[in-house]
Amino acid sequence: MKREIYNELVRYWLMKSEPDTFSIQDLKTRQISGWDGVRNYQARNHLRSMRIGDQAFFYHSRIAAPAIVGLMEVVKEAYPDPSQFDSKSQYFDVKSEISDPRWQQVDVRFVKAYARPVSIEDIRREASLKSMVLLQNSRLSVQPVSEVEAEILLRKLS
DNA sequence: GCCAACGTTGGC
DNA sequence: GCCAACGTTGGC
Repeated sequence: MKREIYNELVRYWLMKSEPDTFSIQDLKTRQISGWDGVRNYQARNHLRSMRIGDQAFFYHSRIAAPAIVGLMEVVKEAYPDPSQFDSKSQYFDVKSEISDPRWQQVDVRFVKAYARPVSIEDIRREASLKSMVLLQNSRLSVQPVSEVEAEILLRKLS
């Protein structure tokens, strides 16, 4: 797949967070936050592909009923994640050089928190969403969502 | 809290 | 460069 074309098409993403660490309510309070701590190359590459204005679903993971709970918007494109250089951070990476940072983050802005989240169980039940990366590659914390999938999700969430 | 699935590391 | 061992993620 050609990267440029792929980037043109992908306007929706899904980003996971454990609510105990960072929740949709935390984002609502802060309004704008860096999405730090991503330490997986595939996820990082997705962060690098994000463009200002892209929309991202906020997903709460590792809870009893994992679900899409909100929507956010990319307001700053990828830049080095400072936590990789912070030896006191849980995200510290001793192998990352300041001159050649390994990990990146984007800034996101709160758009909305949904009164009725769409759970992974809901998604699994929906045949038209069966090819979502969420179901195919459950460990990827930053993932693309197709336009068709996004439209279906947005309809369910409204 | 368990454990399957997956990613990374490092010895050879 | 293979692959066993290990570590992490995340649904259940």
